[in-house]
Amino acid sequence: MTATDAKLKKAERTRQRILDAALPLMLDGGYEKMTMRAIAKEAGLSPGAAYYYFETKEHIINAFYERTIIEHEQACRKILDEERNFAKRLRRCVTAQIEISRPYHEISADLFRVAADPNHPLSPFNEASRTVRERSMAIFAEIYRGSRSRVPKPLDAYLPGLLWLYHMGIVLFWVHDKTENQSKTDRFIERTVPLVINLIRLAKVPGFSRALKATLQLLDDFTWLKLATPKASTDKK
Amino acid sequence: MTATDAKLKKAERTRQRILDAALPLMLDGGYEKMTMRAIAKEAGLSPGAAYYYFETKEHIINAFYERTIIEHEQACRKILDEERNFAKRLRRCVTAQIEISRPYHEISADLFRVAADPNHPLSPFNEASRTVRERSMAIFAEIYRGSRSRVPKPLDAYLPGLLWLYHMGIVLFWVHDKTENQSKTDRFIERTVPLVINLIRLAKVPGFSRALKATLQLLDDFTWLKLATPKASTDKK
DNA sequence: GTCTATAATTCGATAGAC
DNA sequence: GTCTATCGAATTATAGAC
Repeated sequence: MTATDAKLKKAERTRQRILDAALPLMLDGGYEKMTMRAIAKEAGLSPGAAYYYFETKEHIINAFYERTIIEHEQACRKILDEERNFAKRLRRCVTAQIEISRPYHEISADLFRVAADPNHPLSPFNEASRTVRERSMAIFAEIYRGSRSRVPKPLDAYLPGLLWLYHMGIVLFWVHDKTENQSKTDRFIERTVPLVINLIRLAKVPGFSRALKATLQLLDDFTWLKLATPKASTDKK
Repeated sequence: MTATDAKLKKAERTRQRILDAALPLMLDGGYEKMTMRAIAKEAGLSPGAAYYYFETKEHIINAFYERTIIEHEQACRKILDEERNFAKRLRRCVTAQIEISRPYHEISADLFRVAADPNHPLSPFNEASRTVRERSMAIFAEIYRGSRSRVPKPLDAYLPGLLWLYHMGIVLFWVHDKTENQSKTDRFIERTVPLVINLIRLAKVPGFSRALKATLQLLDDFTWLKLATPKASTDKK
């Protein structure tokens, strides 16, 4: 291990320490209570040092978000390994995200606020966050590809993006869900998954192929909806 | 005119002066540059006094938003007076909102950010902003009611909310539209209005009535989507 | 060069005098 | 209603330690 490696390791540990210090503060009193001063104090360093690791307070929020993406990815890998039915894969993966996020529901509005600003470098619809977004979108591509279902050719290419969008809709609903333990969201998923399945079935009816193409054409305006075609595997594991 | 009235008038003038001072600052350098200090200086009063008129900086943003709602209302009144065709009414009213907002496109992200926080008192989906929201939603009720078109009974009650939601979708698209003069949004409207019309037609097909009802049932979870039934006219003009 | 701490700046918001 | 302090918190600048 080189000296640089050792330092990276230490830096990464410090980074995690900051995040670990920040989360309880956030859960306690929300975004306002989670001050950089308090975080730094809790993590045992100075505010200035904390800024060395996170450009702004919002970058800390973003790190929380990335953590849940990774957790979701792992949860989905398990699900997709043992389930082949498309509807069930979809329902369980969407539910998994909600389960993972449940402890953070109270603070989700703050996470969401950052996401909503289209000019914000940390917005999930932004070019800058492409990597994270595609990682999440890839899960939804896999939900379909690994299932037994097949959709008409023109829809095929758009499906991952559309499923991801559906998933974002669920999250949006969940963020707004003020019911005890967000029980409405669970019901919402139960009801909308069959709806999605039916819509896909509808796409197979030959009479709708014209309308389908017109609709899909609209989606071309959303660049962030397209999953970059995976290059030949030059990436390392 | 009583003394109180005179004071109200003066207070209102001061309020407007603050807003008029704030907007150029905002257009110039965005939300950050528009500091309460700068606004106050420009409007010729102290920061403390400015806070007398606007609880927070975000309340100033909200006032901008309300201004455009009122402008949109007036624009739509004209349109709805001279046009009876449903599709055209819809397209022109939706377009009107975009036209009115065009000068503010650069700062729209900041307006939107406030809207996105579900716990924020100023969010358009919040109970607190019901009045403003319903005012806007009432326009969409009128687009339908004053037209020659009629939809199946179950859909009828939900249509205003759904049209308003469609309108919010357009705005969302527009906020994200980085093209010159937001030309993509114009195209988006041209393409989606027929889509909406077709969806409504689809709702009339007897075979879909079951699916329609299941879909509409979902909407009951969105309390903000319902337009309060207008009370007997106790409100004054 | 890679971190960390301290000091200075800026800005939103508030308290209390007039 | 309006002003004059001030506070507290996010950043930023800078200088120094490893």
